[in-house]
Amino acid sequence: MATISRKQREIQEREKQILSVSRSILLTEGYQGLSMDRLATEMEYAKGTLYNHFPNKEEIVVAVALQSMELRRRLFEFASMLRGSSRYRLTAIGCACDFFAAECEEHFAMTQMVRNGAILEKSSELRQSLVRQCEHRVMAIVAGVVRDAVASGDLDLPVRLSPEELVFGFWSLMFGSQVLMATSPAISEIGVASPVRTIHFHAWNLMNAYQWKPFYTFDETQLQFDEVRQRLQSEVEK
Amino acid sequence: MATISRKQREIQEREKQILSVSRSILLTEGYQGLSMDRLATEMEYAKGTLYNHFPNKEEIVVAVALQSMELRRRLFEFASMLRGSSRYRLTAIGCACDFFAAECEEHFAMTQMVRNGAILEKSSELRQSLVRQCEHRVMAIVAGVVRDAVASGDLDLPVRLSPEELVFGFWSLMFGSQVLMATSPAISEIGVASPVRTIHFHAWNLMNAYQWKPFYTFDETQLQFDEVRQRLQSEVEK
Amino acid sequence: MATISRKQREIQEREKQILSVSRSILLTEGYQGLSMDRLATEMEYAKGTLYNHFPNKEEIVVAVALQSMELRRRLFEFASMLRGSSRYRLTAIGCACDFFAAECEEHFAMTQMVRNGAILEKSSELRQSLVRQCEHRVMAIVAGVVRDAVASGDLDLPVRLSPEELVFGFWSLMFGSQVLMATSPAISEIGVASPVRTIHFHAWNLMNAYQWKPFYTFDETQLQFDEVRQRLQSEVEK
Amino acid sequence: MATISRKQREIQEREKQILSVSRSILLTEGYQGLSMDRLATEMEYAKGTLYNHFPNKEEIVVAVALQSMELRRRLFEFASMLRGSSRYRLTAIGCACDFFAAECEEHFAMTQMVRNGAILEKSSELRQSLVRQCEHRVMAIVAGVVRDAVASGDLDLPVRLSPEELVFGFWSLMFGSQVLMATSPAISEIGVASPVRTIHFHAWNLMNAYQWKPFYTFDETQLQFDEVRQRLQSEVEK
DNA sequence: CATGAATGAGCCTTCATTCAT
DNA sequence: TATGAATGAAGGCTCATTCAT
Repeated sequence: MATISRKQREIQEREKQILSVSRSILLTEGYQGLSMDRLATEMEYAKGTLYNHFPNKEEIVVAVALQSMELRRRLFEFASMLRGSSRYRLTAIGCACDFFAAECEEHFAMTQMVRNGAILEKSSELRQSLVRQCEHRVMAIVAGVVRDAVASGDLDLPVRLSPEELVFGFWSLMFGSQVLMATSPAISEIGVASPVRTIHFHAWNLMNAYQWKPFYTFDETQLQFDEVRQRLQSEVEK
Repeated sequence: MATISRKQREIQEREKQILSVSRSILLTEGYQGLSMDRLATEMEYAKGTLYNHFPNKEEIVVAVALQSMELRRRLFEFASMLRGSSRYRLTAIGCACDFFAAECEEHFAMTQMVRNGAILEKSSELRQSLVRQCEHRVMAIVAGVVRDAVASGDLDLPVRLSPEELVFGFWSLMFGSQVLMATSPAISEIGVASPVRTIHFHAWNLMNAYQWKPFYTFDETQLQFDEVRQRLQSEVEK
Repeated sequence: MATISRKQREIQEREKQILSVSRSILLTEGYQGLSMDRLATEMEYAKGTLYNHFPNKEEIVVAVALQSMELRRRLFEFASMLRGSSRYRLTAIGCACDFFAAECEEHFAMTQMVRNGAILEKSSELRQSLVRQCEHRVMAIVAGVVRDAVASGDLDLPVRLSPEELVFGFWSLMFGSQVLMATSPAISEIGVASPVRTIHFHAWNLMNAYQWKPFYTFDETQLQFDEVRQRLQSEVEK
Repeated sequence: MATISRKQREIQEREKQILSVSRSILLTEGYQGLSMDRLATEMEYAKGTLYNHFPNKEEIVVAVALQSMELRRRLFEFASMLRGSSRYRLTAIGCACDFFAAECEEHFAMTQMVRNGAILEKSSELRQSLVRQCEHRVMAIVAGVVRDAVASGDLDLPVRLSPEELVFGFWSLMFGSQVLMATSPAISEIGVASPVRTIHFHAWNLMNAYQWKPFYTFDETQLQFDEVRQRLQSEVEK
């Protein structure tokens, strides 16, 4: 029994190793930069060994991305469960969203990789459904906070705007800014000095537009961000 | 001299041809689908000839993308110069933004291609700076509308929010939603029935949050969208 | 002792199993389709276990082929022992030959596999000699009928034509036609409507050429074929 | 013009080279023994160069086989056009058939390779149809001789036996014996001292069975063989 | 004796780029 | 200047066999 579990542990260990080396290659060189040859060389394992663990390259890439998506989900979950008003909690999630893109840059880059359909489709059905599930859960977490806000009377949703549709707005705003920051190095040249703060400000205004209660000044919100950021840091280090 | 200019015209003609054939391949088969071999075959020119025009594959790709970026700039410029209030004109630009992503899908896909650093970096400095310039100009167009709004008293910008930073918010919102729509097929499953309309609604609310005058109801704004869309259609067909 | 023999029985049982699974793979997917990996998976045994039974892949293939060769030998033996004139018995063997190629198609395909020197040579000396032995026995069976014919005065062998050499002719005729039918789909296009019947007719003429007695008309011979075929069917189902 | 044709000649030269090296590998190591890697190494050309000439490995194999099939067709044609009676000419073709298998052993082995459907199917449609055409023409050549025999009154075909069906018999006999000789090294052990002569004898008897005129003794036929063989030798050396 | 992870040579194929003509 | 054959590194993947447990 002990023997079996040791072996299994070794295997898991090796898979983690594969994913970890793959991640570092993917980050520095992108999808095209990862080749099974190189991975094998860098790991000092035979190519065939890799294929004993993963049926093809895409499976590895998606597995790496899934780890990152899971981290994001954990951060969102953590933020959504902090004590405080619903608005505070959504702000916290926004903070988690930014934290993930800024402090876990590599992880953010990985989650972007599975947005490439060509890659995702070549991975196993199982892995694909895990990706979908993870997205759904994240959406559920955020929509849950909105539902709480409505239930507690903090928020009056406009007619015909579902919680998910509200979330979609904030999601687009945050996500859009993050992609732009990652891919348009011209942004600061263009006159946007502090893009992250700017987006926070827009998000705060959007919450105001929906009259989400309780009202906090933007300065208060900034302090909330600072506080949450620290908590996320320790959560991520767990 | 006449001979030279004829030759030059021929060369330009051929470059256009190369870009046009490249575009159609890139659209149907993506970046990986474009090979110099295939391009040469489809053009009925020799591969070496292509290299007389473009130093490498990426240069071609970026050149194609630039055409698409130029189209977007033209649409934005057109929208920004329509007659109407500053709010109307920003709304029109939002419409152009959506129009470009939805009706000029292929062009939108091309602009996304240069967001891949690996591709952009392999192209010439010249082409890279053209990409940056084009982004700058687009930003300048939109920021110009904001400046008009401020100048005319339609808009009171919050302290420390530059016109460009305001634009960055709307840009993120629109762009984020477009990327999500293109890469997260889960969005409709997740409960967002009409993502485009939803984002318009959020943008409208954001304008309200900044008390951008004159105030229009959302229904009025929708009508404005319909009208602008038709004009864009004819502009694009020019 | 009892323990040992039980073990031995188990081992034999497993070998049969290996051969049976291998055969079904070989038949549907050919030699290239059989991989030790797949075999192990389909058998739910470890690859290493297979190697405890057979030293390499080719050994398995040849072992499977040997089973098929044994079946052919059984059919030939059966046909050679039917009651009737020597000519009737040779005709019966011809029928068995066809029956094997047509009704035991898969087995015929297997016997063809060991005609590939590259495969046979990689198998053990033992197995190779078994293959040769089996061929010898088949030849002996047929030559025996010829010897009977000579002994009984049904046949006057031409000078310098040994019984084996006579057999070689009929063997070539039958075998050649079977290979052609299996590999030259052009045969029917080419104007040979019923190749099997045609070859029977040639074989019948060849017997006539040697004045093998008693003389039967071709129609009689055809009836003999029909009769023998049925007996073979029941023999094979044993 | 001269330049173009020189280049084209060089290309043709190289293709011939590829085929020639491929042939020698195929002969010694079989289909599996030919790898593009090895071919490239042995030719001292880059692998990519091979693919500029042939789209895949199978195309090369089939091209090599086609050369051999063409040679056979030439030999058959030559034999069929010799001066003499129809029976003499069929005998000559039989001689060509044997000559091809015995003296052009390598070519015979190559023609066997395209009997493997798996290989043929992967080659281009063009090449496949060339293979079929070549088979048809060979059949037409032989059937032509039979038709001549019938027309000239040398041969009375049995009812319902078409010229092609007659040919099919001789073809099976010759082909079967050749395959057996090539793949059953046991044949001499089995008691067939001179298989080629034996098959000639059977073929001669089969002609007698059909009362193909003029009648020659087997000794006369043997002399005919000797004579034709020499002519073929010089034909092949052309 | 059974296991199955590791091996690693080998396979066929692609393609951006070069350069002699 | 146009050509296109040659290049050769790289790519993803397979699979018979071994051997430590």
